[in-house]
Amino acid sequence: MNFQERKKKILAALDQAESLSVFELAEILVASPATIRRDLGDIAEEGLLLRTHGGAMKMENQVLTGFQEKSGVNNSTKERIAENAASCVQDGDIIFLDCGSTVFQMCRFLKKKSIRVITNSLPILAELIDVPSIQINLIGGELNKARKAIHGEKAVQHINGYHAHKAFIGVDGLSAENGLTAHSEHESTITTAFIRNAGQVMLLCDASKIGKDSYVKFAELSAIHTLITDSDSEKVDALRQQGVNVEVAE
Amino acid sequence: MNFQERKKKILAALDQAESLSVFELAEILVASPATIRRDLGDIAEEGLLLRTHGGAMKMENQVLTGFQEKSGVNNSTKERIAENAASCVQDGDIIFLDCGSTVFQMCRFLKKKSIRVITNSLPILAELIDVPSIQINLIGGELNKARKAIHGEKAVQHINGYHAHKAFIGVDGLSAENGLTAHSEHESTITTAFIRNAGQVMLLCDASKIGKDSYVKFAELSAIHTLITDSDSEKVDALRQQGVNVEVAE
DNA sequence: TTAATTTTGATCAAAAATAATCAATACTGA
DNA sequence: TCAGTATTGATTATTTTTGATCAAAATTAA
Repeated sequence: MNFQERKKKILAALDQAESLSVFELAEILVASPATIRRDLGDIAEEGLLLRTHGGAMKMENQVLTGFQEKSGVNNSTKERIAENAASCVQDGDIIFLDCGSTVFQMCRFLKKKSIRVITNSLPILAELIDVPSIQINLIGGELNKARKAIHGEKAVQHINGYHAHKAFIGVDGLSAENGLTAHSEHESTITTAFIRNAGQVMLLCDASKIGKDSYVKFAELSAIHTLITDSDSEKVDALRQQGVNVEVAE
Repeated sequence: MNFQERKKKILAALDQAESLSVFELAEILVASPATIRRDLGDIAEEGLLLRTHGGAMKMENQVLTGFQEKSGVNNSTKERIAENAASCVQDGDIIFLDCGSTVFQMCRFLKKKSIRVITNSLPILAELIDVPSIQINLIGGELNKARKAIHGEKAVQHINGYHAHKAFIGVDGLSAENGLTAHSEHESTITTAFIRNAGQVMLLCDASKIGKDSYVKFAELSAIHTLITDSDSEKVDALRQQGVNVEVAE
């Protein structure tokens, strides 16, 4: 087996295993540790993996992602919500994925599905680009570097050109009184466009945002088909009484 | 059997087998290893397969390599062309950047400029995302994972919504007889859209592609305002006589 | 901290693959 | 037809790759 073939296999193995030792790789590739070390050195130099003492780690596509770990607050909560949301997705679905850390977490659980994803989020793009069963449609428009997402009028037009079975969105605030609210105008216009063009709208929202309101009020509660959240409370109940279908993860 | 026939069979075999050794190919094509090596060398130079020690691999593994270092052909040549091209860009310009390795090299030389970039190339996006003085407009549409670029009808529509001062494009072939040619239909429609919507069209093209023709003929020589290349030759002269403004880098 | 263990990088020889050279053959165009 | 060119396969010298060995460096345990 030659270097290119090994390189391909090493990267594929790392993509699954997150991190592997030199010896594990040597066994997988049927090559000597010396060869694996040379390979890892070369591949690391290209910046495609992270060399560690004794092995290698998967290199997150740092340029485009960069945001997923910083949101590490209550990550396991977000993960549970995301997993629950992903379970609503079936093979053949066309889905909108909003930018936002909770929606991003869905990627992990979507990788085995055969779907089409329409998104304005670069981290989602980076995460799903190597999944053969997922076709990606990237929303075009102005790049918001801070949020690593596409925004603007052109992006809204782009979304209006499509209809998806389901939209998975996030918000900054959600309450029975004010419906869905966001920090920024830009993001809210995108989310509004998703809502308008999707058959079902799933709102991913951890408990900390429920009952709170943010700056821009952009959609009524009735726009949501299902709220996916992590814990029940009287605030959640207030939403239920307004006719929101609530799914509590775990 | 002649070279063209073998080339076709080699690519077909590789498409199925992912990777093959020189000896396997020699057996399939009933030719000597020496001939196969010569063939593989030529085909690899065209960028249609990846030469490995002992054989060749299907090109798609570029997906993993990130494409910019490619088969490292004449990288310094590309750099010189790119630097020359970048020197045509002024602060305040709005420019289209095509996907393709030579155009990609321009990024290095653009980082100090205050410009707006409209592109369908993800490597360019990744390279420029952290440059504060550059605003990026990403073209939306279907993601071509292999080329790490956006293609399709939606992308063309997106481009049609803008006008840029300059477009920097690449081709797979360029000749006085057949004008601009490309390997794939998808890419050529995007490039055509860039040409249509730009004030000036700069074609970045190293000498190896001049005088050669590829599969899809998509634009006349007259579409180009300036050809930026690395060395002069009688083939370049033939283009000059057709009225192409030629800039030779270095 | 020091001692024990692991990992690494360098070096080297064997094996494999390649590029270069050359003669034989096939093709080309006058 | 025939000279000139291009292509092919064989041979050989060179280069690349590989696995093994071992001292140095890094990590872990005490």
